[in-house]
This record gives sequence, structure tokens and C-alpha cells, in this order.
Amino acid sequence: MGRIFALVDCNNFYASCERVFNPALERRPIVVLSNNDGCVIARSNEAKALGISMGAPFFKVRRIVERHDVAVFSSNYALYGDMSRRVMAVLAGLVPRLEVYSIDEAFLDLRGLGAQELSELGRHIRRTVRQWTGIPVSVGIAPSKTLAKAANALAKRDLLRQGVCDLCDPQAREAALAHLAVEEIWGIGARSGERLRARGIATARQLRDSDPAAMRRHFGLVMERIIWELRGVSCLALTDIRPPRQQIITSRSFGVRVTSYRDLAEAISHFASRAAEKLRSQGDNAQALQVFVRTSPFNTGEPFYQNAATLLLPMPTQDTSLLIRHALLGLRQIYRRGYRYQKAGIMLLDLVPALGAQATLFAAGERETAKSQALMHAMDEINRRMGSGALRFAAEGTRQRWQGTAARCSPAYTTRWEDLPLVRA
DNA sequence: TCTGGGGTCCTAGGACCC
DNA sequence: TCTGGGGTCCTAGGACCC
Repeated sequence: MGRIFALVDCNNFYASCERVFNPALERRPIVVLSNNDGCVIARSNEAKALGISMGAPFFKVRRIVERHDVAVFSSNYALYGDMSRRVMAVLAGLVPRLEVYSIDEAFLDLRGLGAQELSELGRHIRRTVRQWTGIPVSVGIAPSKTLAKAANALAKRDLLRQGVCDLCDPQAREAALAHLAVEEIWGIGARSGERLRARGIATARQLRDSDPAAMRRHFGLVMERIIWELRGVSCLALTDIRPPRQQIITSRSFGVRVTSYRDLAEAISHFASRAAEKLRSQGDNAQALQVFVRTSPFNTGEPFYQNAATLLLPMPTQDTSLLIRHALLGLRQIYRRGYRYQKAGIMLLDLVPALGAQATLFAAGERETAKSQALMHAMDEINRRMGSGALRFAAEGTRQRWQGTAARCSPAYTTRWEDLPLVRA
């Protein structure tokens, strides 16, 4: 039996989250900014209509923002993460199988739901999520994931479809794919888009009708798979069990340029500590790590420098102090005086499950490991209860001058008692 | 002055082996 | 002067995603 996928995608997710708790924002243009209030990472429809583009540096759109009274927010991941969990919980209650694909998207398996009318089911999903969470979503339905993505794009674009688009019928697909630019297809970015156009392929329909074998030779396996998926042959299954991450990255742009080794070392220690937390919550040990630093890659009239150091750890570990120590060894290798650093970070690599980890050959080492595990566990527990960063390593510093500002952050409405909205009757 | 963060997968090419 | 062929493994970099 053929498959039927639905892709449920939250509309302008971060902007919509801000609106849920602040109804005065209804119909007002909204943008949400990245770390350091650096660039635009989410826009409401009204902000899109003003010509504010995705990823635009904030200082370049400031004029538009002021002229049109755009509401501006620093990103509030405590809020967005919690709202995401709520949306996914509602979806999980509506269908037996789903894959949470990103913070604002999920693929659903619609087979065997006895739905006469898939569009009606889509509208039901949409109504329910809206009513129970306040978040508007669009629903695309089709026999492959790539087509479900395409259907979703059309559901958003075409107001007549009222947020739901069903492309299961091959007839319906003809016109739809002819109106979809090749860059709008899932998996085709600017690079491939350009190369496809050079070969005279500009729409999803033209790509679908191209020769899979020849396209594989020119573009690789991924392109061939896209073509089959556009033809309605499902090549990408629903993966409802998420495999553990293979690498963990913690990195930041700095609020101000950093020049001293000392400040850089503080930042790197802080990143190592955060990465170690993620590592432990995943139940893994790391066997290697990489530290990287760089100056600003943009035209600043100053010399560009970037470098990275990769180190093998003496044993697989999830111990923060060991990770900090080795991260700093790496930093010493790549730090050069005289540069104004803009960004740095750490990657944990070669992750392996911590359970049943190879014990060290030495009994003393084993005792050390047990001690360190108890310490890390206690630390995580305290930080969970008292708030992240309540207990931290001295190496992370107290001034943290490199930290950026998030001046326009909304309250953590759903995850912090003091920030709960008040309702007056 | 001010330009995000965190991931995955695929491929090509080099090292190495027999 | 002539200088194999094929396999595996690893890594760096590209492309893409949200």
C-alpha cells in the first residue's frame, strides 16, 4: 500500500509564539533576531511584505523597522522550545506516528486513518493545533516527503487553499509542480538551483521529468532521489526514532570583539561546559574535541584569521573539567595575539554511549571516574533546579565580557513562574 | 559600530594495503 | 624507457536544512 505523508509546519513560528502571549501584536509586523540581536531569523507575514529578508543584518533593516513600527524581539528559546513541545504533543495525540523534523515541523504518517477526505483531516489538524496552542500551522499532504514539503509551500502561498494542500492526486500535481520554482524544492539550494537553470530546468515539474540516471551522474545521488520523490515514489521513510547526535557544537559570536587570551579562554571554557551538559543529557562520552576561533569574515579592513585544533582525549569522557582542560590546550595552539576575534566555539566528536564505557586499566582511574560522575550528576541536578549556570566552573569567569546582549527578549511566559502572564477577570 | 547557531549527508581524494 | 589494479578507510570540504 502506498504511503501518505503530511508535513505540518508552523507559520512564522517564532513570530507566532510572540503573538500568542501578546495579542496587541496581531496584524503588526514582527521580526525575531538571532544571538546578539545580529540578524533577522523570523518574520511575520507583515514583515515579509515590507521587504525584510531572511537573515538580513539588523542594522541594514533598522530604517524600515522604525518607519513601519515593526515589533522587534531577541530570540527567546525557552519560549519557542516549550511551545514546540506543546504543538508536537497535540499532533502526537491526533495520529499514531510522527517524526519531529525540526523545532517547527513534523512529518505525519496518514496511512490507515480511515480518512475519506484527506483535506478534511488536514483542516481538522490545523483547527486543533490552533485552538489548543494558539499557533497557526499549514498542512501539506502527498505520497512522498518531498512532495509533502512542496504541498506545504503551496498551502502557505495560496490563500485560497486555507492552509491545507493535498497533492495525492496526480492530476492536482501537474499544475502545482509547474508553479513551483526549482529552488523551492526541499534539498535544492542556491548552488544546485543555478546549475539546474543552466541546464534549462527551472520548475519542479521540469526536474521531475528529467532523466534520473543522467541527473545522478551530473549531480549525485541526492538529486536522483529528489526526482523519484517528485514522481511520487517515496524514498525517504518516516523516522520516528531519532538517532543520538553524532557531534555536539557550542559556539557563539561575541557581543564585542575579543582580543585577550584570557577572555577567549573564559569563553571557550564556558562553551566546553555547555557542550558537556548536552553530552551528559544524551548519555554519551566524547573521544575527541575540536576548538575553533575566527575573526570577522566580513569586509572590515582588518586581517582575517581562523584556525581550529582537534585533540584526542586521553579517555572517553563526559567530565566538564577534563573537557575544559583539553579545550584550553587546543586554544593555546591556535591563539594568535593581535587579532580581534569575533566568534569561537567547540565541537565534541566521536561520541560513544557512556553506559558500558571502557573502564581505565587502573583502579585509581576507575575511582576517579566514579567520583567525577557523581560530581557531574550533582552539578546538573543543581543547575536544573536553580537555573542554568547557577553552579559553574571558575574557568568560565564571572565577568564574561564577551557575552552579547539580548535586549529585546520577551518573558519566558510558559517556563518561569515569575513570567507567567496574569489574567484579570 | 552592528552580519546566528547547530546539525546531517555525500563526495572526492589521499593513504595504505595486498 | 617501461612503472598494476583494486579495495578500504579516513578526512576535509561542499551543500543543504531549519
